[in-house]
Amino acid sequence: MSLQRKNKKDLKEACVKQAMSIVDKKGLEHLSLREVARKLGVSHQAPYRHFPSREHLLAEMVRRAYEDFASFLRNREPGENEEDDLRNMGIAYVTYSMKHPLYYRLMFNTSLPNPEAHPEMMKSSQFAFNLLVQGIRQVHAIRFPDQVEERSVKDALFIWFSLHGLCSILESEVIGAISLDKATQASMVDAIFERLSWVMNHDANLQV
Amino acid sequence: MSLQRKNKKDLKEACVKQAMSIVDKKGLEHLSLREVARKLGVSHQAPYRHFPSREHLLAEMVRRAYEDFASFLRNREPGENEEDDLRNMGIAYVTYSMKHPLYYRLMFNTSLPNPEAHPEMMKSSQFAFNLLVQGIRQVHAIRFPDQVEERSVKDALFIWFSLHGLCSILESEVIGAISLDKATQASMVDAIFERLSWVMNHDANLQV
DNA sequence: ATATTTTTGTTGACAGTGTCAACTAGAAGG
DNA sequence: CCTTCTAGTTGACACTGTCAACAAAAATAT
Repeated sequence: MSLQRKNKKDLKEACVKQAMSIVDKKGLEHLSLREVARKLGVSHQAPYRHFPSREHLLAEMVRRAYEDFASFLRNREPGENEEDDLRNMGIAYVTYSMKHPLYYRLMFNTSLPNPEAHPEMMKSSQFAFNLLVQGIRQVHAIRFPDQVEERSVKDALFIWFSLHGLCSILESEVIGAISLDKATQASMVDAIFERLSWVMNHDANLQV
Repeated sequence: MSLQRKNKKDLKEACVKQAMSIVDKKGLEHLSLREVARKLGVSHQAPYRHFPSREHLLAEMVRRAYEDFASFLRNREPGENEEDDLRNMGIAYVTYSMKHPLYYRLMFNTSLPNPEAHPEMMKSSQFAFNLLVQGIRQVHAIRFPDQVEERSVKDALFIWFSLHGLCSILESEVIGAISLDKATQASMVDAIFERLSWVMNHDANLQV
């Protein structure tokens, strides 16, 4: 009780922040509620008034990550035209994963809290995906108006998978294990975007 | 000592197998050396004779996963031509991730043992990547012989990222959160491969 | 064959963890 | 003022990884 919080929500908020900082420094699996409590100068059971379990704290962190990510995508720099705008969204995606690797891992790492047990957790994920679909629809509406319905969601999934694969592997240790020369390493991201534009500009009605 | 192992390597082998089974049932983060020992009917310190720490057991599991994965790719069904063969490798990639999600997670999940501390761990990863580059080189050699050098590694990275993104997200909980209709869900993998073939058949010398 | 060393496993301890239960100080509301 | 509720406390339990000291058995040397 020594450090009485200003209001009811303060400890909860402080827990999340402290947990973020710990995960950032020592990794997800080394997050412990007791350390959070210790660092905040409260007893080891205090956080349990605000989070029924460690999983619930995790779920709250994931929820915030999705919210933050979706809002980052939405507030991207707008492009001069539809195609440019879509590219900016892609760049925003990769930028986010590099600027906030912790949040990115929180969203897409497996072995996180079960979404069914934490329904709020994934709230913003669908919103973010719809942003992408919408951007793609607007691009196709110009050049391939007859293919918009058929392609947009599929292209969205493809672009999402490619960008996620890029971000996921860039952050993992695997990329260091396959020895790439510096030039390839430097031009890697550009090469991905170039190929994504090939796909976007491909006429699905043509034989390949 | 009650259950004396047949030879020196038996306990080590049994540990790895038991650990695999536990991770399979309860997830990576719930793997404990003590449970492995308990299930094998030995004392809680017995595994420490074969693995200096929990991380070392993990690293050994990862090592085997890479080995198994690389050998699965190498032993894929050969295709009738180069392009077909490359596609088969892609299918083998996705097939593996769905048939052995545990191994796949072991390879590509972040927050695994540090490769620098476990040099043997990633031994087979480069081999697997080279298989992909090689397959791509042979396809390009036919249709775009002048672009082989420029493109093959970049295309390999692109295809790898796309397939990894696909597998990674299919196994995660995220795909359930964005509500896709059944038709899209069913044709998703085909759509990815279709787009990858667009990229492979794209003439990089053309303006887009 | 006997003695010595090395390998392999055991027991016990320590600090750390999540979480249950019982308790208490303070605030809120009647 | 008395009750009730809330937020935080202390204490316990069963886990965990890992260190240290020990014992048995196997391999090796004499």
